[in-house]
Amino acid sequence: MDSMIRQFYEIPGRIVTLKGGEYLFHEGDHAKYFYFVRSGQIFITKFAESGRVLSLRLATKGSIIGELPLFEETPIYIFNAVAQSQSEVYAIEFPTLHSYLEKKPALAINLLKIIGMHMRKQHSKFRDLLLYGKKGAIYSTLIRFANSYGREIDGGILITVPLTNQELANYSATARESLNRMLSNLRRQNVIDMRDGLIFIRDINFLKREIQCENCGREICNIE
Amino acid sequence: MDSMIRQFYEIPGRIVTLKGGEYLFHEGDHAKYFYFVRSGQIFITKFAESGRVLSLRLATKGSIIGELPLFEETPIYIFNAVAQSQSEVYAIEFPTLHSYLEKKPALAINLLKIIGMHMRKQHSKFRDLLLYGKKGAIYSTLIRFANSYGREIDGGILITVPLTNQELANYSATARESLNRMLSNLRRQNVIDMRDGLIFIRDINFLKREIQCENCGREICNIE
DNA sequence: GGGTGTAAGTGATAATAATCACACGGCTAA
DNA sequence: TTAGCCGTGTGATTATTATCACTTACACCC
Repeated sequence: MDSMIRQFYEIPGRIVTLKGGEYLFHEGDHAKYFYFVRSGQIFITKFAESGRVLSLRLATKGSIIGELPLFEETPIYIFNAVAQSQSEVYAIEFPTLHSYLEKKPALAINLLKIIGMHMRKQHSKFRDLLLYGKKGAIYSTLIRFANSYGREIDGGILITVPLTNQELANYSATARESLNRMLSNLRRQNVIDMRDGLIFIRDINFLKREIQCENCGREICNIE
Repeated sequence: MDSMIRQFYEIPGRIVTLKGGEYLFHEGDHAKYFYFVRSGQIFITKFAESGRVLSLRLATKGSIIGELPLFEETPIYIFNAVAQSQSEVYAIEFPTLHSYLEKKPALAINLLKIIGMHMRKQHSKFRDLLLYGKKGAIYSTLIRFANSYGREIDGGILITVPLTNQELANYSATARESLNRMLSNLRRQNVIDMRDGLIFIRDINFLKREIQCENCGREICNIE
């Protein structure tokens, strides 16, 4: 994936630095830039009127952000992008990107590949959620975080991103309490464990079995 | 959207005719062709081990089909495509499409626009489903069918595609009985009605209000 | 050390949705 | 004409998930 991004560096743009908690943009903002992440992590979220928050991605190095309004007549961001930790993104103005896409078919094809990949991620998430309820949503979220931010140690996988119960619940559109109970159960079953506030997955295959994981590969089954 | 498709006609391909109920491809098949629909309607579905069926789209004139495996190393269709009624599609081999995309940036950009649109549709569906449960799923499905296949008559909207309860349930990943009860309630509240086996929506704004519809427009909020 | 704030954990209850079981009506083919 | 099939409709029950109301744990600050 990283090789796909390299091409975007040839396009004039500027580097933006964000502190943890700082917003890159809010949903509803007029959209002017296409971004990709150089370092750090960026939460992609959506607010619901009720005050609930839906988390969609946690973008990391090599991820693109803000591509959806690219071809809209009145481009508006439909999500929020907020830095989880100190982050750096590369910002390219839409008109600049347009002109490069028109000149360089290879670039357009690259973008097609990336967006196609996103589409597949989205579909696989959709499936997990619709066919296996909240259990599907939560287990799938854990597996995706493990694929994106997991470090293999002691025969298990440590998710190296600190996540509160509420944050995890937002990724699976679940009530915090429900998520908490699910995690407690998994802990009781020795499937997961906590290590210094991080989630340690002992038996990822248990999670995969339960949601009839199609083993679609880390390129698809991730949270980026 | 139709104007976006016109360009694909310049690419060599062949016309495939399907009878109602005939499969264009099955999930798991080796993928060789990119298609777009010339006439008729094509169901896009996915099977679950349990025997459940998840319906994703009902493609119609101008819709593209089978674009997801386009850039995969070992292209496999991940959905089924089955004709709802007599249909005609235009089939372009992947390598042919690749070479045209490389030569014609405008074509690549067009495809980007179309796939970007699909992504937005998918996101809006996701939102409806995750934030408003089965009610969200069902009302959203009705609104999308109305936008794609609705004919305005008598101050309401007639969905011109015949759909069984089971088929509708598949679009919202709901049990047939649950869907049936929801429709019965809507009928009791005079929101919908049946006319010769077709669904007639009297008060689409009721449905929109209930799921806090963001009025994203027919380009996004449809089932194609 | 005590106060404050935030996150985790949990019981009780309510709301939502699935499942099971079966009745009914319309259509069709023998 | 009748049996069989398919889709619809509905009651009863169970399973799943959200909500409310609290307690506990822990970090941080003055």
